[in-house]
Amino acid sequence: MADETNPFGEFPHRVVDPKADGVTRVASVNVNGIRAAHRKGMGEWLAARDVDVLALQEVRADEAILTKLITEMTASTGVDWHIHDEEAAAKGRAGVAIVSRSAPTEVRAGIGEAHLEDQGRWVEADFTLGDGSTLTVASVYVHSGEVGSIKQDHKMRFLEYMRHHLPELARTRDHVLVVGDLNVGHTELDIKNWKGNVKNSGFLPEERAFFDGYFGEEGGYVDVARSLAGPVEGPYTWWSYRGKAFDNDTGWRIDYQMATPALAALAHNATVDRALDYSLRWSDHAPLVVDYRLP
DNA sequence: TCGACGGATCC
DNA sequence: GCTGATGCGC
DNA sequence: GGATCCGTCGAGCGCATCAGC
Repeated sequence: MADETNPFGEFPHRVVDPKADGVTRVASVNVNGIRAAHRKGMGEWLAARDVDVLALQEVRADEAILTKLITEMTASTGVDWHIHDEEAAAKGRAGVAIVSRSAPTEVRAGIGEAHLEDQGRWVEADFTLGDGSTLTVASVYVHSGEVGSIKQDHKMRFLEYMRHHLPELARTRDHVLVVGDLNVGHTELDIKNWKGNVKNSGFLPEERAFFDGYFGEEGGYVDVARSLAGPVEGPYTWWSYRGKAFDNDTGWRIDYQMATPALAALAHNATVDRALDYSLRWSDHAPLVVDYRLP
């Protein structure tokens, strides 16, 4: 039944293929406050999903709280997970993290640019793969933005930063995976109600143009979920809490996994873990989960 | 931000 | 401590 | 006069802070 509206199926409604041997599973999710997400059932999802790398956005809690909740939610794995976050200067706002089974060799939090510091919007971690090559994973939370507000300027500056930082990353390591809530729908396939949002932040022509660049010749990245899903509507990853957006699947595909081409070629099984119904949601975003056959 | 609502427009 | 009101940002 | 488009007004959550008790 889910297949008409969501080619990736639904969680936990859909029977999910067990993870194959030698596969690395990467999940990106905006939790909209990890305390609330934990309270509403995130732990059950995490325990069932068998992820290897978990990229979080909108943690909205300090490192002590994050560590405590992640430790609790992963207790059944019997593994000491590695947790690295960037908190926002403003308490209870934004915040990104990378949670991984294996230890990163290096972690960089934040971005070294004026006006973009201490916002809890960027953390990246390097991993060494089995063949000795390096993989950098970034968990990113782009501003929501608001037309006519200073927040839109900050968003555009952040997108501009990505425009040159993404190619820089790709140039300096073997594989790069940038995931997160990018708060922009790239094409008309990515927003159910795109016509009503062409003048709103999230689907502005100037925002979408940046994504043309990220996924075009200059950027060189692959939109992994779009690549695997093909040219279909959605699959959406965010639905407004207001109205009947979730029930009607009036959503936006604003959460991405962007991979360098060689890495994207190893991706399969992209899934949006859309909750079965409104009451089972533990965030206004759904996790975007992709399996990679890493070397 | 969605969805309901008016009012304008264009075949 | 706890509750509810208010403000802010999605 | 049905379909479409364009303004308007109603709509939910999470967390911080503070007031009151």
